[in-house]
Amino acid sequence: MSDTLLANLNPEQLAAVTLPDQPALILAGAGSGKTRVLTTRIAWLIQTGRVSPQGVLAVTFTNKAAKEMLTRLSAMLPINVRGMWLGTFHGLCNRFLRLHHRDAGLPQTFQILDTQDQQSAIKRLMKANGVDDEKYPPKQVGWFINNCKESGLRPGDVEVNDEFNRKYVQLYQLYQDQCEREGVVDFAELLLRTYEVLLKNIPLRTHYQHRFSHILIDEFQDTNTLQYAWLRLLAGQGEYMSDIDRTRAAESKRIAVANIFAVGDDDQSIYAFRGANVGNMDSLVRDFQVRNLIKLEQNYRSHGHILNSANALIKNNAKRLGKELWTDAGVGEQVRVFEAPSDLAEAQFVLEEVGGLTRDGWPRSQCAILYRSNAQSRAFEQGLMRHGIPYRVYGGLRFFERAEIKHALAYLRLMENPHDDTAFARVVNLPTRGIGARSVEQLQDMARERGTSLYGAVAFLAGKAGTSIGAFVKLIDGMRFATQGLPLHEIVEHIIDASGLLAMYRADKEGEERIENLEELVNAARNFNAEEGYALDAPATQAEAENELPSPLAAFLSHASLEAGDNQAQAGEDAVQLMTVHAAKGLEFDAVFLTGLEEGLFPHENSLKEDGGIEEERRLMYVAITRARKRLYISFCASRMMHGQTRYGLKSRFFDELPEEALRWLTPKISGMGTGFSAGMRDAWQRGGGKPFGDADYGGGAVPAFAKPQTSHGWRLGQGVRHPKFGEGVIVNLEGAGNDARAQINFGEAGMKWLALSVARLERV
DNA sequence: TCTAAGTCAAATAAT
DNA sequence: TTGACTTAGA
Repeated sequence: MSDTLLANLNPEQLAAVTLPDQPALILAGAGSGKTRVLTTRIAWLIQTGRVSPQGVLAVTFTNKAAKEMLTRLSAMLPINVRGMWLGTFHGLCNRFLRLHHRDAGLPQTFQILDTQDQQSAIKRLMKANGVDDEKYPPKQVGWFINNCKESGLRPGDVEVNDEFNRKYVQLYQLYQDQCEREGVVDFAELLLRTYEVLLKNIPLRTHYQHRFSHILIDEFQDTNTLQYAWLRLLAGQGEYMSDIDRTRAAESKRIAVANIFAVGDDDQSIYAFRGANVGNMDSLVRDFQVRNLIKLEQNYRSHGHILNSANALIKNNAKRLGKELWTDAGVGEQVRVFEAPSDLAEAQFVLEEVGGLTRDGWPRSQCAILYRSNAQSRAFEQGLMRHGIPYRVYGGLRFFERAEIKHALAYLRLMENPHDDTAFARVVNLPTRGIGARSVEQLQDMARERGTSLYGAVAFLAGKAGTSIGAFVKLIDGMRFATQGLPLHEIVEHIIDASGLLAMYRADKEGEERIENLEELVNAARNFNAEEGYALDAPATQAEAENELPSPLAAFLSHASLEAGDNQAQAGEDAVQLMTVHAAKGLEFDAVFLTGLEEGLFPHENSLKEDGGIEEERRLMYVAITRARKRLYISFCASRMMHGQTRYGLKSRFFDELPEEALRWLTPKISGMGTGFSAGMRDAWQRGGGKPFGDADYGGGAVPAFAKPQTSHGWRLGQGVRHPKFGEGVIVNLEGAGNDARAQINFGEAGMKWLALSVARLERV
């Protein structure tokens, strides 16, 4: 049995899977079989009796990854994997807090705020306390709070050095009080609260430390400070112990030191912007004295030219653990590089190539169009739509984030916990029942005065506002009474109707889709297995033994918060895949179109200001390149519609970092940082007279028309120039006339400059 | 209280 | 350009 499990692993993979019980870090390059190693490791540990399923803690970042591992595991092992502690950080913490809610000081029915909910809670709080939201933007406040929590800091722990800071900390405190009062937790709180319980509650901590003898983590490079501290604590390496204590404790077996098995790739760390700390990889090696550092460098995905491009690019990053992918698949095709005169022309090019690939028998689902920012998808979507090519866009609104779904969920949340003010405020006047901003304000004042929730404050309201809001409370209470004891999907069905949501969308001529989504919510409730994730083969703690499980409705609501669901599923059809590079991480396609490779877009201009920003952009580019199996296209545009304006860009600096022999230019290659627009093309472009999109000839002739006012000084937008000091650039803006005329020029790496045309020694190129 | 017109800003994102 | 949010007027 063990033979089949380990068959077809390469030597490094085999070494990783069968490592003895010691801390290990696996540096797994893109396409090197990372998930396979992780799941096979778990299966092998269990199969060889080194650990029981109960003793394994396996953590991932996304639900998708967790599901994938569960699926693979159940195929490898003849056991029920449901009860295993395998899941996302947040999912596992949710499970922990439900089981130990008393130790955590939470109501058993605590609700989870997603990002939207958190924002509205902050806004509500700021309004109630009369805080200027211009000076303290709610987004910034939320960002501050999450950052604090992710660094393990409570309001009292934050260092205050100025007035501004003081206000933020004060808001953090108010927000935290509000959450406590309402019995809600945000995402970061799930982790921090779990961490604190484990830190303070020694019996509980000891129990879990003994229980989890093997801890495995996927995408370790994406862990943040708190997540790492959490892992360290569970692994029995908490910072609360001195080295001596730890050794002594381990020797006396009072504290178990778990075998940590982390899999990651520093070159694919692309989430620093949301708190991920690649430095955790070094810390892990140090803190756990990792002697087993295994590199998985054989790539089973991409052909040679593609892989060489990725390797050459990432070599430009200074801080790396060092790793070079190789393949025995042969060099394959060169990377195709294409310059388009405009974003629409770029879309047209991609469309025609996809058409060609499809005719040659490539499945559409194996063609991916990748871009740096979501806004870029529009041009492609319009083109695909026009040509009737099926496509699927990832990102954007997901099922449980849709307004109508959030409304229905708010009613459901009020069933579980009427003191959830976020939910209350969301639907108190939805559908409209004559309770406007004024009345809600009054209610909020009252709630603050009496120190109760909005729901609790209703009893104190007098006058007209009192009666209409009183009716709302009666409605909520009535719905709770009516749904008592009903199966989950019937509860959902009932509240959708009784709340008036259904009637509201029926009356709306564009409400049809929303009604369908609400019906889908009923289906989701019907198919929801409430025990999932809580079913334990053998209860290991007292709480587990008491089987104190949340109600199906509470479980369903957590599920809705923790797993926002898929987005628009035009599933079933063979469709072209569109997504950002971030969203593409972990996926692979036969053909990849990597688009919008322009300075300012990729690398993104905002990244230039950030510490290590360029290196992160480069890793992002590395991730993008390594998504491709057989064919890779990289394209850029001379002009692009952005924010309603035409902008002129330069090709990305990353082109200079790719090996020439791996590239095949489909349009004439240009040297330096010029736009590469040939004179003839530029003139054609200048003449305008563009045809409507769809007839565009991307080869260089007609391109969409742009407004090109004739200027007295003879310079024009998009003109390529050379400056003695700054090198080559492109005019992106013109101002003034005569001697005062100035031009804004994008010199690429030398930056964006405003130059007086009468003074600057500019040459046309 | 509700609706329509006006203003402003704009990256990446899982849980 | 699009979307989120504000404000003026019915």
